[in-house]
Amino acid sequence: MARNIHRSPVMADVARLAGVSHQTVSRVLNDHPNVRPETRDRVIAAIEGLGYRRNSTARALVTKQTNTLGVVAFDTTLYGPASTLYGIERAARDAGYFVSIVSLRELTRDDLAEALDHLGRQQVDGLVVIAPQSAVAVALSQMPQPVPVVTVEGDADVGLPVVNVDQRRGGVLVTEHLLRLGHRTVWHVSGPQDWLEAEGRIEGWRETLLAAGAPVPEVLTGDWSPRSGYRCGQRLAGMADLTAVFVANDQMALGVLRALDEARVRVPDDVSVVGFDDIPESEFFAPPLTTVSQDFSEVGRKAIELLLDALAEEHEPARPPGEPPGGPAEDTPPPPHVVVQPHLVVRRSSGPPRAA
Amino acid sequence: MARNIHRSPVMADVARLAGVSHQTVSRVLNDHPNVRPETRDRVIAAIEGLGYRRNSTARALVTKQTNTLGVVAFDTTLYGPASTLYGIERAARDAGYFVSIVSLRELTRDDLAEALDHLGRQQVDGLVVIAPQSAVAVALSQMPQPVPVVTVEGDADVGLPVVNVDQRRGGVLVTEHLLRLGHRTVWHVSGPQDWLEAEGRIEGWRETLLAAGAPVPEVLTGDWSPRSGYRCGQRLAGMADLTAVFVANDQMALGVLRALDEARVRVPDDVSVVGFDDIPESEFFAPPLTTVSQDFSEVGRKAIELLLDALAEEHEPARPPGEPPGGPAEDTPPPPHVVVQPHLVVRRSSGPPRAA
DNA sequence: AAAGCTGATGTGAACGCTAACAATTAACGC
DNA sequence: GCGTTAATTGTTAGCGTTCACATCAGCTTT
Repeated sequence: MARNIHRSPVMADVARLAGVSHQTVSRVLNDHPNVRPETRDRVIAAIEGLGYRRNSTARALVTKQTNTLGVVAFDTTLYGPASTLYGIERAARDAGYFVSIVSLRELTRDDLAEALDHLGRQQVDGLVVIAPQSAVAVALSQMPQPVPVVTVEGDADVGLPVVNVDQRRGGVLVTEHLLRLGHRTVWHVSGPQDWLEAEGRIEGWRETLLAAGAPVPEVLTGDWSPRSGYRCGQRLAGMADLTAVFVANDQMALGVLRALDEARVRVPDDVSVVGFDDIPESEFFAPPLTTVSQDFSEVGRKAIELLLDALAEEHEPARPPGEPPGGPAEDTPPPPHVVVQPHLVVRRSSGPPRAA
Repeated sequence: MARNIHRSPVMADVARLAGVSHQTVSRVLNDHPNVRPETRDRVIAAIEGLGYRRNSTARALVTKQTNTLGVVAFDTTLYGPASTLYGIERAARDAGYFVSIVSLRELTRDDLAEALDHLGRQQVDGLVVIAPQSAVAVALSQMPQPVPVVTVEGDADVGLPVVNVDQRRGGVLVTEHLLRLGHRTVWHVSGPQDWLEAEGRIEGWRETLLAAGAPVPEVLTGDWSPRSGYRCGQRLAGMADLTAVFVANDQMALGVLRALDEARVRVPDDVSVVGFDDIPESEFFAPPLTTVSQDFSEVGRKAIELLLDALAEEHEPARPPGEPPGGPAEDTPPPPHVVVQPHLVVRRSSGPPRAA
């Protein structure tokens, strides 16, 4: 009686069919040299005949590599994180890795610790953490890291490899654009101040104003949501000398546009509005939004690139021979920091001030 | 010399420290009964003392369960899929599962096959496939399924468990809303016709019009993007008798609003516009958009619920005793089909027609 | 022609865990 | 008091790979 009819084939089955040992099958599978072509063909035929697929669990047990990368993300319903995640997933899969994801409910130390614990249980080979708050990056750096970690939009000063978009530069681009159009100064609706992205955009904006000798207005702070933008917009609508606003993301910019519209302030005739992110919708706002475009997929790709580098380094330590391990403190190179440049997309929401 | 200083502890280490056998450690870890409380405490102390963590790979090898669920998604940069994914991830993690994700580049049979192959290699215990096109659902149903599968937004007639939002009902809600406001008929900008969601919304819309004896205008077809909505909006702006439009998603609705605005058609005074999805932005469109809200997280949760049920069933087949396995064709229950109800969110983009 | 090498293959152990069974002890009933 | 049973623990054997090493032919080398 063939009672094993439903058991999926293992290496030994393939070996038997091909008339070789299981080890030879393993050699074929792992592209070892020193297998006679004829034997190789026979093994491959047996593999295909049986529909054999290597058991990755058993393999992981002995190689101690799961071929899985963990990704810790936050609020993946937003366009930016979602795009970054997509870029990461794609690059990782192209490199032959599985991607295990954990979305943080909240950007807290506990949630982060839980996420790392979860992925740790799964024995991921490496980790990408989207850490947009300085506190998160710091917390991360203080946790034990049994595997290589790359952060995205994280804090470069925290001692971990980082990939991020040059937020400061984005702020500069926007502010210069508006000043060049003839505006005396530019107001700013920022994201939450503990977010690194918000901070960078503020910096770029402030520096540019200062460099131009323009007055630096008080910063209005939102929380990235359209609603918070709307509230800030209502406050802005009451300002007499307002001619230009830089809003830290497109969603809030939408809220600002709405508030200005309700207050009968015309954009761009009365006030210029510039956003940040270039979400697919922003081209169709009323009016189409001038904004800053970030290549999120590129960020994801770079993050995986860095992680794979770290993984490779882990396996060939490349320690200079004769150097006793753990000996004199070699000057280890600083962790890599990849910066992706954003660019300005000019649309109709920005123009010269009315009474120039 | 302690040469193993960096080797992470295994069960045997814990056993040695606690003065028991490794099997007893295993029993403690798996909450087996019949372990003396005192022994249990000693083991737990040893585990904590050593910082021991069970090796999930070794465990998976023997239990043949990876505790990982695979998710196949498409275009996760969109709000809907991203939210669904989030719901899935959250529910799966709460249930103690890891989540491995694959985003399809394209909605093709080949891409799907590759994704399933990828996840198959990883030996996932179960699969959630977001299959918004009928063709995808069909292709999926024809592929070998070594593990339980649940589809989301898939085709209920294809023989696989499904969780979806009642799109038809959504179309009905919108159309009834507009007719009740006094519109003679309602135009429709649909999604791509091979998408099940697009189809369901069209159906609900058409049925409602027919039931009310209202004329059924030609359907304009978009591709979910704001740009396609804009193009359709331009065409609509030229229609003389237009008073109401149902747009199949909020992004396209934004495009329609933009086109109407450019054509000096006022919303809702001249034309009412209703969307679908209730993305966070839609409340701040000009004007705020009446739309249909779908509980994507609920969809994700339900999908995992179904999958876990299937997984549990797999292990306790619950076959009536005396019934020979593979014997007479028992009338297997139809695959479960969970439907989540959407609801209408009325905002300012819809109102009574001008010349009522 | 003996020794040495190289290429091709096989054998046994190990990875760290759980399942099945065996063994030991304590408790119980008549 | 002794078999019977239940509770607790240990022993052994895998799970399906890869790694380290052994083997064995067929060549070269001197």
